[in-house]
Amino acid sequence: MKRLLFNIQRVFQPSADEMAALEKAIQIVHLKKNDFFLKENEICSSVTFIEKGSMRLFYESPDKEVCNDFFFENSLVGSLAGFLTQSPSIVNIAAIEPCELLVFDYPDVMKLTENWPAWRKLADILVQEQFVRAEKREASLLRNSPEERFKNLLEEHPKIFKRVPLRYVASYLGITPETLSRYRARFLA
Amino acid sequence: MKRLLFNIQRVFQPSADEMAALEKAIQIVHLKKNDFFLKENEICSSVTFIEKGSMRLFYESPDKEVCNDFFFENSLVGSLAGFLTQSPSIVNIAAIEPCELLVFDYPDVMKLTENWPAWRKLADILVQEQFVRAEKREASLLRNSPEERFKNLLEEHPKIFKRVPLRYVASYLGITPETLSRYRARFLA
DNA sequence: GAAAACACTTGATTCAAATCAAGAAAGAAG
DNA sequence: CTTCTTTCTTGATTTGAATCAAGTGTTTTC
Repeated sequence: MKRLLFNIQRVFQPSADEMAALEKAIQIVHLKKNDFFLKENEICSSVTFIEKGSMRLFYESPDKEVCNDFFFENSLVGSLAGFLTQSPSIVNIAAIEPCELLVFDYPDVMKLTENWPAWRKLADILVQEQFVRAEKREASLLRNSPEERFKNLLEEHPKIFKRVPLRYVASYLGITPETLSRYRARFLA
Repeated sequence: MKRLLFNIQRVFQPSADEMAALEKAIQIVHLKKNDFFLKENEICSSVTFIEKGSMRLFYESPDKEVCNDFFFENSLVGSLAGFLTQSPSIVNIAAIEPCELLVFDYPDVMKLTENWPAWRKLADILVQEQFVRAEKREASLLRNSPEERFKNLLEEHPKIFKRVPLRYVASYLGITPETLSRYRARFLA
C-alpha cells in the first residue's frame, strides 16, 4: 500500500494527523482468484484501490454472463453508478487474479469529500473520467464492428489479452470465444 | 417556461429575490428543425431545459452518423460528459422537432451549485441518473440482440417511434433502417 | 504425476442482419 | 395542386458471426 499513500501525500499534502487518520481508515483485503468483490443486489459501500491483481465487472443473465469492464493494479475498482446512488448493484465484480485491495469505507469517504475540498474535487474528476469512458464505450459498441473493436482493444490495451482469460475478453467485445479465437489467428499470425 | 419555474419554486422554495435572479439568468432560445444545439468540438456551456420539442444526440463518422440519445420536453438536454469536464464535445445535438429551450449559463449554474446545497444535491442526482442510464444502455448493447433491443424500446418508450424519424431510431438501436422496418412489419402487424 | 476439468482452437453449418436494388408513401417546395 | 425530394417498405442476395461439434492444450486437483 505504499504507492497509493505516497501519492496521496504528494498530491494532497495532508498533515501527519490526517495521514494517520487516513491510514487507520484503510482496510487491507486479499481476494483469491474468482472471489467476489461485489455481488448483484449488494450495496457497494467502499472505495477500493487495487494494489495488486485484476478484476472483472460482469452482468449475470439466466443464460450467459456478460463482462463489461476490467480493473488492474493502481486503479480504483467498483460500480460507480451503484456507489453514487448507494443502491443495490446490478453488476458483479470478481477477482481474475489474486488481489490485494485497499478498502475505504463509504462513510469515511463521504466525510473526506464533504470536509476536504481537494477530495471533493478528486471525486468529481473520477466521476467525470468514468463518464467520458462510458460515453466512449457506448459509441464504440454502436459505431464499430466487432472486428474493429477487437483491433482497437488490441491497440489500446494489449495487456488485457495477456492477463485476462480470452472468454472474458470475448464477452467484453460482445462476441463469442470462437470468433475471438479466429480474429487472433487472423491478426496475430 | 412556466412548468420548470413552478417546479423549482415547489422543490427549492427560493425567496422572491432568488427567484427573480433565477428568471433573469434564463435565456429562452428557439430552434428550428435540424438546427444544431451543440456541435462537435464546441464546449457545452449551459444547462438547458426543453420546454417543447425533441432533440437527438449523435456521433459523426466519415461514413455514417450514429444516434445515441433522444431528448424530449420537460427534461434537460446536453452531453453530461462534455458539460462536467467543460471540454470540447465529441457529440452533436440537433433539433428533431422545433424546440423551445430554457438556457442557464454554466457560470450561473456553478454559482448555484457552489452556494446552494440543494442545487448541489440536485446536480449530484442528475449525474447519478445519467450514470445509471449509461450503465443500463451499455448492458443492453452487450447482452441483448438487436431484436430484443427493439422490443424493449417499443415497450419502454413507444413515443420515440411516434415522434422520431425511424432512421434515427434504427441508428440508436444499432441496426439499419431496413431491419427496423422489417421488425415493425413483423411485430406491429 | 495421472486424471479430470477447464480453456482455447479449428472446421462445417446455420442464421440473422447487412447490403443491394427497386418501389411506394409521405413531406417539402414551388 | 403538382413536382421533387426524402423517408420508409419490401424483396433478393451476400456476408459475418453464432452455433454445433470435435479436437488440442493447459491448469487444477487428488
